[in-house]
Amino acid sequence: MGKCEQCIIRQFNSLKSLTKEELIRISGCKTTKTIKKGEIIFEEGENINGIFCVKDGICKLSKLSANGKDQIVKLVVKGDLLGQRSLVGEESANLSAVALNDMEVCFIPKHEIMNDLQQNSKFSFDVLQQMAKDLKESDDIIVNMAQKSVKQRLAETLIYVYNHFGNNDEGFLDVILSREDYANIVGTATESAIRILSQLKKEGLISTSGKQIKIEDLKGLERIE
Amino acid sequence: MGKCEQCIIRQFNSLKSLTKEELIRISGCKTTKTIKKGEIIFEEGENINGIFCVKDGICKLSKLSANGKDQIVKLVVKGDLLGQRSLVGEESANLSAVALNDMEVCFIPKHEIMNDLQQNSKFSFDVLQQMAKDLKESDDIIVNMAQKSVKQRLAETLIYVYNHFGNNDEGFLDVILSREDYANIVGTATESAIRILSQLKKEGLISTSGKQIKIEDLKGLERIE
DNA sequence: GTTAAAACATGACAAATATCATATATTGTT
DNA sequence: AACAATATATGATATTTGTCATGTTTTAAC
Repeated sequence: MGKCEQCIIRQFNSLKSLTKEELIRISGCKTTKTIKKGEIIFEEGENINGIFCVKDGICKLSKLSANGKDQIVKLVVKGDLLGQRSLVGEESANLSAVALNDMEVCFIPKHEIMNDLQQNSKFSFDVLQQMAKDLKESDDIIVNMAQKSVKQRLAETLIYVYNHFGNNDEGFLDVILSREDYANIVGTATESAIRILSQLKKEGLISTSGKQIKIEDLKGLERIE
Repeated sequence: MGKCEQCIIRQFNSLKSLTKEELIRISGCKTTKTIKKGEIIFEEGENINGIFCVKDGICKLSKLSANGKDQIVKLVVKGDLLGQRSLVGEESANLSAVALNDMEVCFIPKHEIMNDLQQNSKFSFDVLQQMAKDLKESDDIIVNMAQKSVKQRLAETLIYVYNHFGNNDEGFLDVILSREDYANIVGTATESAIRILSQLKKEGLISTSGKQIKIEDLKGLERIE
């Protein structure tokens, strides 16, 4: 099993602020898991009792609403931590995490990391900065949800996916989300998301092949009002 | 001018985790401001260079969207801190803060509090916990925005105001928001907010007198679907 | 390769919400 | 008290989005 102090992933998240001794201790107690596409990492309400460090793959953080629809709040990628909020708030998960493709994650139990969080102020401040960033993003999403049309939000989601995950060899977005996932990010009905994607196709802004989507005119997508 | 180490307000926020020495130092450099209803405390994009401790009054945190509408993201009340996120993220304000009634706030300059944040891990962890709470609330708002009707959201906002600020002598909500403010919290057109309030009145769930609103049937409001 | 299940697509219609117009009420100012 | 400015109220209508029905394509399992 890999060692945290040699793991390159930690450079991308707050774990980089841990001391070598802390990393070695954590390395000794972490467990590495392989998670298949579609599998649940944790569900809302669950006590996760630790944090996950995403070594590879992507997952969605979502919450089930009263009407039975899932709302995706955030996409978590390689290098991100998962579960910090619940850890800090000392409460059960507010969101569910489901793998969007095959993943590899390391799980660090709460009792091993909690002390570091309370005593290593560099680490704690780093987690704080990440959380501040997440909070800003969430606040911005609130504004978008409230003030932009479904079409605008969907276009922005495509741009977001393009900017964060890029293209594969054939020019298609490298992360494959179902139409339902897009609908659940944007906060609309699946049929509406499909309809708008068809519309964007007709307008020549994107093209598709099965579930795959290719951005044909980024500027055009950005211009949608 | 009051002294932080004797100020009762700090018991309600993260400042309670500062040491006596830190408090005395901060007390010496803070400035106390009186802000009238409707006045701007800071605007999005502004460098606030410190945090505000709200001693009295209430303000709204909002963001202007492209279509010219303000979206209210959070109400900040007596005892809360203001500006932590920008401080931690070391960036300009993402939201504007406008007083909803007369306020009294203390301003603590960045350079005086930043060291404490980076070195006093108890304080830093306390701020982290507050930010985790804010993040959870923002995520929950995203889900509500995406999945609930305007009527539900408005009803929930009324319940929120009732639970957090209570009633005055005559049984009206103690915080007076304009119909436009309600619309900007819920993320709808002002006319729609007004229309729904009228509807709630007809249904006997609330009553009004000018801008004042009285909750007549809390259970009924909670039951709206 | 066949086949069943799941996902995608689209039309028709219904419901929710926004916009525009206009009237009334409230509030603050002189 | 009179006035202007602002906020509230409501009707008529347009637009957006959701829902239901149904057909097609894609995917995954055998």
